[in-house]
Amino acid sequence: MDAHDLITRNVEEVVTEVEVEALAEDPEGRRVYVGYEPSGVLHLGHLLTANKLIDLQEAGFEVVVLLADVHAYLNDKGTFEEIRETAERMQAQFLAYGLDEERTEFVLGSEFQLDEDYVLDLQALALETSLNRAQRAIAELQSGQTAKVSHVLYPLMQALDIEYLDLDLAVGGMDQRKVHMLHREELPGIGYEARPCLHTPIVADLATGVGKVSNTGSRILLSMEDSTEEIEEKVGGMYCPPTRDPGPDGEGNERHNPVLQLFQYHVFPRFESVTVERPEEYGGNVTYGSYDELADALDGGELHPQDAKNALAAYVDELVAPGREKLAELRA
RNA sequence: CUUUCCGUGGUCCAGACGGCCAGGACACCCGGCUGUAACCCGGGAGGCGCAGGUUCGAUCCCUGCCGGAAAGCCCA
Repeated sequence: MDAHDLITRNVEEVVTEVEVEALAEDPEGRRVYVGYEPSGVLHLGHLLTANKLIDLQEAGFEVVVLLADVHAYLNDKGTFEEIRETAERMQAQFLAYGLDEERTEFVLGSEFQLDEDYVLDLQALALETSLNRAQRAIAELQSGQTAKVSHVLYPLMQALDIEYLDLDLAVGGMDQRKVHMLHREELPGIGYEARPCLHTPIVADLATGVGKVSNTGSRILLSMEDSTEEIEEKVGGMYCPPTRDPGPDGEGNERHNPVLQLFQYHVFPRFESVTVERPEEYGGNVTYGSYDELADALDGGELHPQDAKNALAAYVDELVAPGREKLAELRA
C-alpha cells in the first residue's frame, strides 16, 4: 500500500485532497495530531482515530497526541489534578494499543496553552470569530444545558492548537469537522496558515445501528477495560441484521451494521485476514482476506451474524488485551 | 444584588379538590420468539430538590434554603 492509500484508507473526508496528496509525496517527518480529552479508559471510539495514527506512523509521520487537559477542564471534567492523572493512564493505554513509542509525542495541553503568546493569540481569535460561529463548532453540549463561555473557548483553542503544535495535518472524527473548518477559516485571519485535515467516520450505535443521531451514550460501549467475557457478551448484544445495508428504523433514522463497521475500521486494518471459527454443522471455519469478502459473505447469507459476532469478539479481545493488562498493572 | 419563571423514576413530560397504589413515553433489567441482534409478546426495578409551617392528612398551600433559566440601562 503506498503512502497516499495508507493515509486516506478508511477516512470519510479529506480536506483537501490536493493538500493531502502533497503531503503524501514526502510524508517522512511530517507532524500529525489528534487531540483527546483525557479519559480514564479508552474505548473503541478513541481507537478508531488511533488506528489512523498508526497508519500515518507507518507512512512516516511523526505523531503528536494532545492530552487536552485544559479542554477537559473547560468542559467541566474535574480538577486539573484528576484530569492529569487520567491523562497519564490514557497515554499508557495508547502505547499498549500499538502506537510506536519512539515516534509518538504526548503533549499535555497546559504545557503550552497557558503561555502568553498562546493566550494573546486566543484573544485575537476570539476577536475574529463570531459567537454564533464558535457555538456551532462546539462538539458536545448536553441538550438541556445552556452554553457557557468555556464552551465557546473550547473550539477556538482547538483551532489554535494546530498552529502551536507545529503540525502538518490534523486528524479527528467527523464530529470534529466543524472545529477543523473553523480552524481553516479563522486561522488565516490572525496570520497563520490553515492545515489539511482528515476525518474518520463515526461508527454507528453498537446496540441499534443508528448513526449520527442519538449521541446520548450508547448502551453498548466496548472499552479497554472489558474482560474477554464482557466483550463476548457486549458483542453478542450488538445490532446485526444479515445485511450490509440495513434500512432505516421506524423513525426513519439511517442505520448501519455496526458489526461490519467494527470489522472494517478496527479489525481488518490490524490483521492480515480474519478467520471465523464455526462448528461443522454450520459449514466449518472460513477465512476472509479482506473486509469486502467478509461483508459480502454476510450479505449473501454464507456467513451467519452469530458466527460473525463470535469472530468479532475474539479479534476485539485481542486488540484490547494489551491495554487491559496495562490498566490492571496501573491499578495494582 | 433585585424581580419573574422553573425543580416529579436515567431522560422527556403528565398529574389532582390537599386524601383514592403519583401515570405515560423512551431508556434499562429478566423471560419468550428468532442459530445473533432488531421487531413483536410477557414480566420487572426505579421518582415528587432540602428544611420547616398550616392541616386530621401536603408532591400539591405558605416561608426559608439549595439548584437551573430569563430579565435589569435607554424608549417609559
